[in-house]
This record gives sequence, structure tokens and C-alpha cells, in this order.
Amino acid sequence: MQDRGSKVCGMAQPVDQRLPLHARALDDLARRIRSSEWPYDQPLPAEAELARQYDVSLGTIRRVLADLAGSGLIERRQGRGTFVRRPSFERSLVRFFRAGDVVPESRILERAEVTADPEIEAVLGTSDAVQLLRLRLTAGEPLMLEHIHVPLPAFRAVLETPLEQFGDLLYPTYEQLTGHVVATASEELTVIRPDASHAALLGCADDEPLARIVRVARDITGRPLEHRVSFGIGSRFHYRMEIS
Amino acid sequence: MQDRGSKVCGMAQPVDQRLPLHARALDDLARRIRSSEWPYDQPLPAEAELARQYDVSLGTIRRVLADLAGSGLIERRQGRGTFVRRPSFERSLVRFFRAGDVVPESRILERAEVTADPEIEAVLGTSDAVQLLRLRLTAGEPLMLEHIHVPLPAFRAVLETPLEQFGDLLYPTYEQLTGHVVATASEELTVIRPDASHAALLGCADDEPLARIVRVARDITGRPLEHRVSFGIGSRFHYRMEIS
DNA sequence: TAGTGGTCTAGACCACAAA
DNA sequence: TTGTGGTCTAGACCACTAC
Repeated sequence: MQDRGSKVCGMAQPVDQRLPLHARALDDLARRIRSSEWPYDQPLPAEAELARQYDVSLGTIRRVLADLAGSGLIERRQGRGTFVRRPSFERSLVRFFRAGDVVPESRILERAEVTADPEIEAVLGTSDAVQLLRLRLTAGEPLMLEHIHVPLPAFRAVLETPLEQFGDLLYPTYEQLTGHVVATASEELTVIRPDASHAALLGCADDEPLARIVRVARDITGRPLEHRVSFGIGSRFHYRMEIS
Repeated sequence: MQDRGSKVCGMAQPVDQRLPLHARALDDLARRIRSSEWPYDQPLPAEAELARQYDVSLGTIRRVLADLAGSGLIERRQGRGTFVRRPSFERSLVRFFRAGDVVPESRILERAEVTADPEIEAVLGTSDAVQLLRLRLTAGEPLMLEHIHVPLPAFRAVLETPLEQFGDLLYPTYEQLTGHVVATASEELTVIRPDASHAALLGCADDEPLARIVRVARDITGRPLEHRVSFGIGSRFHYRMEIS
């Protein structure tokens, strides 16, 4: 019987010794991943090395890695290694506006340094922000209107870079300009009546219902990177899910 | 080396022999579960017995069972056994109407034997159906209006049983009256303008947007049990999800 | 007490990818 | 060729549940 209780084995935080080995290793590995110990393009240590670090067998560390892969935190590729996973926005609510499986065109209508509303300040942790007003279109037709706030000073490049250098997708643009990578997001959908200004910009009828989606995007450490409110034309929204 | 290729080992269907053992066992076990081989209240064979049936080691069959538990098809309880899992409707879209964490009251306004629309007939596999018109309320206030169709003759009891015996939840009622158990469902949400009749029954303004949710519920074999269209008051709908 | 699933180990061999 | 993850096995011991 090995004595793990009194042994230094790589854990940076005290853990409940009553927990199974795999649970302790899982908690610690997840913490290390979330503390950005490994960049997205560098592999984690190999199974054998991790087994040594946590003083467990290969089978146990393999279970831990399988669990982390199942929860979406890492990706494993045979022959190459284990990598921290970038998020996929396939299930994002905004993907359910009928856009014919293409990335909608993106047009930034306004950009300014602003003092953010208290609600947005509470999320971003600062009232100093860049505001973007952005219209998304498919085949030249307006689909969605977005009010976006990103925090300063971290995102100063978003304020100062010429808009021509922005792509149709903002998150790769953020990464390129600021180095910050969106890892998670939460989204909330509500259904609202349109107001006149939205209807005008979206070019839709005054009584066309809108889907309002509030998204908060964060990096892997949980730090907020973006507050976004999207107003989409209701009749083009079509959300589908399975229950089981 | 054992010779599995020429051995009868419980597989009822031919499987690709190039697949790993765990994949073949998983496919076959999932098929057996979906063919209702085990009732919800009876355990599957123990790990050791399944390992014998599929001629694999305990470790391999444990991996298969862990995968099936992860995908939600089975539940494992230490000391008791492995059971086919009933579905949870926690993530259902209709749960996202503000109802204060209680089951909304249910009022069946109409019940009749009908010839279903072609669209509903295509789903249910028959045009002979029972139609229910059902209002759901919280604190006496209308929340949602539902057009429900269930197939005949399987659901004749739903047509003939006194409505007083119906509970606020339909699926347990179906199970009690007909023995059919809902195992999966698909849901689709769209945003629509209200029409006068909906607004009247829901007691809301004429320009209040509605969330329209179409649900098809099926048993574990995939047989359709119910077609349901729910119209909910848009301003009370609030859907939240996480992306990672 | 018997039987279930849960934890953990040690080790063999295979498939894939990069240098 | 080397190192990675993927598959599979055999077996020990523990924890929980029912009888």
C-alpha cells in the first residue's frame, strides 16, 4: 500500500483525501487546464507522465482524461497527444437563424469608447468599454442586429484597428488583435416586441416579433471578454433540440 | 487468441468485424435496450454475465456500460444493478416558461376523435387520432395553449377515460392508461405573431408575440406516441443555455 | 452473506503521426 | 524509429444493497 496522504504529488491545492484517486486527479487537472497551464496548440503531458505526476496507474489517468474529453475540456488525438479544446459554437442560439449554413455577412455600423450601463459594467467588471453596433446579413438581407461591449483597456486594439481588418467572425478577430480566446459563453433567449429603431435597421415590419439573445463570453479562466445583445428577426429563428 | 469471427456470441445482427469489441458490444446492447428487452424496473444482466455473453473481459464491458450511462440510455446503481433510464424533461423548452418551479395547472378544454392533418398523420403514422386542446396556467394565469394529438387505437383510453382522472402531467397519465412510456422527444421552437383566437384563450394582448413549440414524443423503439404544438406567451419565455 | 457495481493496478499489443 | 493515444485483458479489493 502506498502512502499518498503524506506525499507531495503535484497537487497545488489541498484536496479531500477521502475522494477516489481519479476524482482528485480530475479536479486538479481541470484546475490546471483552466489556469491556462497549457496553450491550445501545445499538448498536455503524455498519459505516462501524468500517471507519474499523480502517482496513479495508467488505467486511472486514462479514465480521468476520458472524463475530461467527455466534458469537452480536452481533445485527444491518437499519435499526436492531448490538447485543450477550443469551444464550438455549433449549438449557439444565434446559429439557429436561417442563414443557409453560411457565415452571415457582418457590417459594423458604429464603434465608440463608452461608459457602459450598470448591468453591462457588472458583467465586464469595468464601465470603460468599446461599443460596437453590428448588423449581420445573409444574401444582402438583414438578419440580426447586435449591441456588443468589450472591456478596456484589454481590448483597446478593437477600438483602434481599422474596421476593414475585421473578419465576419469576431472571436478570431479578438484573438488576433488582443490574444484573448473565448472559451465559454452563456446565452439567454427571450421574445420581445420590436421597437421602431430596431425595425428600421432590420428592415422588417413594425409588428415582427424579435428574438433577443444576451450572450456573455468568457475565457478559460472565467474572465468576461464580451457582453453581446443580439436582436434577430423572429420569423427566421428556428431552434431544434432533442430530449432523451 | 480467441476466434470471435466464427463464434456465436449473442449478436442478433451481423456486425462489422473490423470494429473494436467495445463498439460491437455497445451497438448490440443499445439495440437490445431499444427493443425493450428489459423493462424499466428490472435490472440488466450483471457485468460478469454480459462479459460472458459478448465474450469480452470485464474491463471492456464496463467501458461499454459507462458509455451507455454517459449517453443517458442506462443508469447504474452500486449494489442494485443497471437499469434502463427513463427520460428527464428538465431541459425541455416548455420548462423555460416562467412558472416558478412548479408544475403548471392543466385544464383540458376539448377532447375529440379527429381525422388528423396530413402533417400530423405523417408523424403519427395514422390519421385516426384523439385531439386534446389544453390550457396550462400558473397562479390562475394562462401561460400556454396546447394542441395535442395521440394515435388511435393505441390511445383509445385517452378518449374514453373521464377527464377528472387526468393529472397535471400527461405522460404519466398516458403510461397509466395505455402502458406506453415516452422515452425521447424532439422539439422545435419558432417565434410567431399571435392570432385572435390564441390571444383570446391566453388572455393576452393582440400584439403579444408567441413562442410556438412543436414536440414529437416517442417510445424507446422510436414509435411516435404524441404530436404536440404549444403556444406560449412570449414575454414569459426565458431560455438559458451554456456553450463550451 | 451473496451479489452488485466502483476503484485501481500492471501489462501486452495495436494504430496513428511526426521526425 | 519513436512516442503518442487506443484496445483489451486478468485480477485484487472496496462499497453498497438486499436478503
